[in-house]
Amino acid sequence: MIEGIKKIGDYEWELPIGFVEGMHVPGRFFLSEKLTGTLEEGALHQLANVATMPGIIRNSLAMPDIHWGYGFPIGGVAAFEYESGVISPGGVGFDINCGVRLLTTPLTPGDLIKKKEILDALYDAVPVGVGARSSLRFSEKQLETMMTEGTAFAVGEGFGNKDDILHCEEQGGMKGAEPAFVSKKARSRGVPQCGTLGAGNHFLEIQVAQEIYDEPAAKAYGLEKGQICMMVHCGSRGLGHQVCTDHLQILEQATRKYHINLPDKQLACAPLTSPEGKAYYGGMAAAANYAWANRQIITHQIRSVLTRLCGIAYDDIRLVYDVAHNVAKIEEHDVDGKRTKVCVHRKGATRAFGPDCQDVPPDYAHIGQPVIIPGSMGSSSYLLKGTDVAMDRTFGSTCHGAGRVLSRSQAKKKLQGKTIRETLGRSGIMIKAPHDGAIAEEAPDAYKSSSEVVSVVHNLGISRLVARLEPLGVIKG
DNA sequence: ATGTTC
Repeated sequence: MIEGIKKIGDYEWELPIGFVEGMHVPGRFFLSEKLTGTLEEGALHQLANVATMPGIIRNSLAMPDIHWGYGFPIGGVAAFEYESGVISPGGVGFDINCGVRLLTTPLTPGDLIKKKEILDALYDAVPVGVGARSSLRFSEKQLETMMTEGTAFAVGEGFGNKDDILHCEEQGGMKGAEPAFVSKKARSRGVPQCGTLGAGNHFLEIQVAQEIYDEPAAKAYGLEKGQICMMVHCGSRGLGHQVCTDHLQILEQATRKYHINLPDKQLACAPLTSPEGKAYYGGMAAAANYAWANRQIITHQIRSVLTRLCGIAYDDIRLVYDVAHNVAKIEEHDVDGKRTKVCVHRKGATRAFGPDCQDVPPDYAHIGQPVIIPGSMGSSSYLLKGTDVAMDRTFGSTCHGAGRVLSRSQAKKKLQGKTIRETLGRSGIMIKAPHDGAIAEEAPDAYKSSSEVVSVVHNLGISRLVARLEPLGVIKG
């Protein structure tokens, strides 16, 4: 293990103040012994660097899927006191509100005789790949409403039903979105891309609920063993990327203007109460809402395909929940026994609010918020529930997925797309992607084991297992 | 992740 780190529990490690100069609080990360081999020293330095930022509360935190990112580590969680703290695009990531949603269907694996036809139809209905454009046409005015309202906009346009809105984090629309802080360039990228999946680890999957660990929770979430489900993993496309790029430039200047000392330029930030900080928050929230609308429109396309090819009713395809993986939010948390207004940055981390917390839908309130953890291509995904332990220890947060162990270029060099397609095919998993290179980059071997990551957060109790989902068909960008 | 080194 890297020098200067203290093990403080079975799954818990500390980076003491002084690990890097200027830390206000210790860093803390969660890992099993088995995962220590995957730990990157660079990611730990990033975790420590975050602890030097003004107004950080309690700890700079990282989940077991920690890896090196832009400024902040991916898998990082950091809460800042509202009046004295900062907001940073590096703590959110380029793909603002990259997230995932889970749908249930009344189908079972036996109903999937036409699996290839279904995958082909989904592939036609949801454009994939870098720069993919939608056949849907949205006006500038519609984009404005989309950024203000998110999921509710999409439902209002006929892309869903009222229940969908209730079953999203933030009801699929963050308050405080300010499209005025989304540049013309960002908008021009966003208009043609709404309704598209994107590339990289983004996917659309046909899955089966293979195992139920928590019957009462699964029942509340409307999930049964053997049920066919659909999972969508995507984000805010070029629009969110551009919002991040634009505001990074502004915040690099603001860092100097407000005399904030940072060990890394990539941590560019501004006080939450400053004009620059507020502008980023407003633009980021607008991009987050675009991502929610995007996942909602894709949901509609999925429903259209399944109703047409499987003879099931539109409203029998239910949205279990939709979570954000990359976002900063103003929330209230108990800090030293006092209810405190904070800005929680979750970058490759999932909100995991426990029972009866604010924003947990009424029908799930007695269980806690659903937490959806997508697997890497061809591997298990998991449904968990949020807990009181998360509220106490991680500002209501848990992991987001597997986490890379091979870079994209390493994966492409080492692994063959065609071989992976054939191997997965033999285990009954059908893949559609624009080219084999896209498959190699996202190969199962390029990622940490998602089951190990999930078992750490389950054993720690910052979320608890509800169900395991296995892929049957995968569409990759 | 990303009009994949604007």
